[in-house]
Amino acid sequence: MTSSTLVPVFAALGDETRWSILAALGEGDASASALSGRLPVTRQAIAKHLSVLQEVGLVDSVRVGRELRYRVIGAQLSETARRLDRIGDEWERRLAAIKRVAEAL
Amino acid sequence: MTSSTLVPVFAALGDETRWSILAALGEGDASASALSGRLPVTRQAIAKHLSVLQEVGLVDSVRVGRELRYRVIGAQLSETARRLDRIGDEWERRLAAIKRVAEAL
DNA sequence: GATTGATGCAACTGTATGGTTGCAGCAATC
DNA sequence: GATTGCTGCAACCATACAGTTGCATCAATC
Repeated sequence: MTSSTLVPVFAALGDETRWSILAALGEGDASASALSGRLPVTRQAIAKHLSVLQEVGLVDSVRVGRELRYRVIGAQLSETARRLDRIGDEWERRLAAIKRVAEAL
Repeated sequence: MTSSTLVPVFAALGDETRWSILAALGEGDASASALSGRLPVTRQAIAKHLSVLQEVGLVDSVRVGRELRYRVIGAQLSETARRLDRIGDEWERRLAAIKRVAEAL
């Protein structure tokens, strides 16, 4: 799980509307229709966003009667943060090494 | 510093080509022209990517003679990771609280 | 000063995508 | 069984954007 490639996750997180959806879901699980009452976009637009969020594992859905209720998966955010942090460290290390070599000349 | 809003940073990180540019820069600082020799895209395309990377503070540039040399700022990645991690924690906490409330019913 | 190799700017193309409207389908309730 | 309200699908529009080509510019070198 959470084995999704990193880049699509970032792409999903690179949209303001998607963040407001995530924020709204942070208040509690909700369906696309419910969300459309709180956000200034159509239910269908929200549904599309939810599907991309779900594809990258940032969101989860459960059928409750005739409605599809979505919920944020906070763990995926944490996982992404961890991976990004490792990459940042890696870069710092490499750049420090390069700097040392450069200064040794 | 590194006070850039989060979303544009994610948008910048949500592109494969940009990651390959970052990866190439990880091998050492380089100019757009130099990078175009190693990547399957035009110098101009790379220049555009570098400008968006620079706008969100992921990359830095120094003029060296007649060339503009770019360098990765690993710290910005780490900072982004930290902020994302905090958000993830926040969500986990809130969701846990909601779950407790729901189970108490 | 001419040449060379780098950047900068502008216009253009194709495609992805955020957003919309409209309608069909389907489950729950009355 | 009719109504109500939510989901799902499809077509469509506008804009953003990754990428290209072409040309101007400008600094370093010969």
